[in-house]
Amino acid sequence: MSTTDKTTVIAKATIARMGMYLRCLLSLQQQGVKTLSSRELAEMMSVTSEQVRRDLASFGRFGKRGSGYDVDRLRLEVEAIFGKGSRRWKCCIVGVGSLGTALLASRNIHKWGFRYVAAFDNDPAKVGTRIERVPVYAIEDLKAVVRKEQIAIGVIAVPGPSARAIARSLHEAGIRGILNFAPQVIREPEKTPVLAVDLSQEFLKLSFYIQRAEEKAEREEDEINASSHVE
Amino acid sequence: MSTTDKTTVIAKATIARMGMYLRCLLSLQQQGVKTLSSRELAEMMSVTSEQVRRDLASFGRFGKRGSGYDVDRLRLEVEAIFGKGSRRWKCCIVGVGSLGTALLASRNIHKWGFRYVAAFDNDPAKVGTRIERVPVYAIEDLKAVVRKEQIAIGVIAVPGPSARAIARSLHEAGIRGILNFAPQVIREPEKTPVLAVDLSQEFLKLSFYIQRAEEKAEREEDEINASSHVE
DNA sequence: CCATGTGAAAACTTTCACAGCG
DNA sequence: CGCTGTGAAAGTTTTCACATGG
Repeated sequence: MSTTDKTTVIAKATIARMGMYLRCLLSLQQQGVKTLSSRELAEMMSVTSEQVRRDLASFGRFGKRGSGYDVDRLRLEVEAIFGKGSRRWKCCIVGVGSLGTALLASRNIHKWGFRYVAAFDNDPAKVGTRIERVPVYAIEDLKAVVRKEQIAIGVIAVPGPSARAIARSLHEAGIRGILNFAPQVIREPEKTPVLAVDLSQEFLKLSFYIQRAEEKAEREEDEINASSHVE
Repeated sequence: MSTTDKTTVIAKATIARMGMYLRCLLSLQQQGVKTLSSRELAEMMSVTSEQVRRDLASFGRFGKRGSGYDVDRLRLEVEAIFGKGSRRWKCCIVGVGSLGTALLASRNIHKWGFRYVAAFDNDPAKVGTRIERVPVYAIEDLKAVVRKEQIAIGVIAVPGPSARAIARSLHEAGIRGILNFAPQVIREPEKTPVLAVDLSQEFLKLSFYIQRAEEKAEREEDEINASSHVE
């Protein structure tokens, strides 16, 4: 039987929004906001209030009819969805070029319990030093360190084609999930999640949307010019 | 009436994949591959061949029945979808912290015609210098420079709450699209596309998928243990 | 014969609309 | 009375299955 709810079918897009709700909730909490409605949260994020309610309802009933959601409680609930209580996530970064260093320097993920405990690089000048207080090891030591430190998340920030070999090493060392910044598709062999973030792809997408928006604007202008009388 | 094709309804997910097809095609071209089938391309990207065919077919008929797609031609066709011929995209970056610098240093977007022509920062020590050959201006000069240089794309890489003011300035200066790396929702006022890339959100998402994958694995193990005979 | 391109079905996601509770 | 939570409808994306053409 097990605890499998049939209702628990969580959309991919829902997960992405849940993270954003969490970000908003933190900011609201800091502003001292105590309670909020789905409509208010929706407005902050430019989505619809139904969407907010559905997203939240897919994890439980966190709201009160008539008054909305309690900010403090909702924050805890949403945090639990991502962090299962107050679990900490040990991370390592592979490739300490400019992107890798920027990721190490970013303090944004600290508050969700993510923590870098190791970095890896091929450059002998970097190995043995610390970057942002995180020790840099040689790539050869990757498997040993990941296993010994029980690292959960591997962040791949190497330039390109070496990404797959790195991913394989991480898998062999028992990594639980991978964040891949290399422009390379990585197939997940077992059931270990791999999330790809390709910055250059975002530029491509944007250029497409710019063109489409401008074409649309042009078309609309043409239509106004063509028919000077409204239907 | 106008030239609006009813068939031209391009899915958001299709755009994301088109960029990845382009990346694959470039790599195949460099390897000297001359022709490929939808199945081969699909395998490279871990998607289905139907999906590849639908995606490509939504922009035109690029394939030959029986033999597949010509790599050289397909690359040009897909490039045209993103770049409309050989158009160049002038970009600027706002915020030259570690992430901003990493973005300036990345050579990955060069081949698609994106080029940084200006950077902006508040730090007086940086203003007037060049980072990766790109001149750094004061934020006060943002509007003037964007307008004068006719910059198309603004990349926001400032820490947090200042992102909205930057976005407004970029809009006022006539920017055509924005890539937002700040953890802040930016509402697009007119029809100017804004794409958000929040690195810390990716960590959150990954932690959710890790938990779900591990719960699922556990459940499956339990089921095997519980019923030693298959149904 | 092989692989594309595409109707039609299935699966998934969002929006509508409202019952029901505080 | 206001706002949540949720069936049902509408809309979107993926998959199936196959006619069609090189």
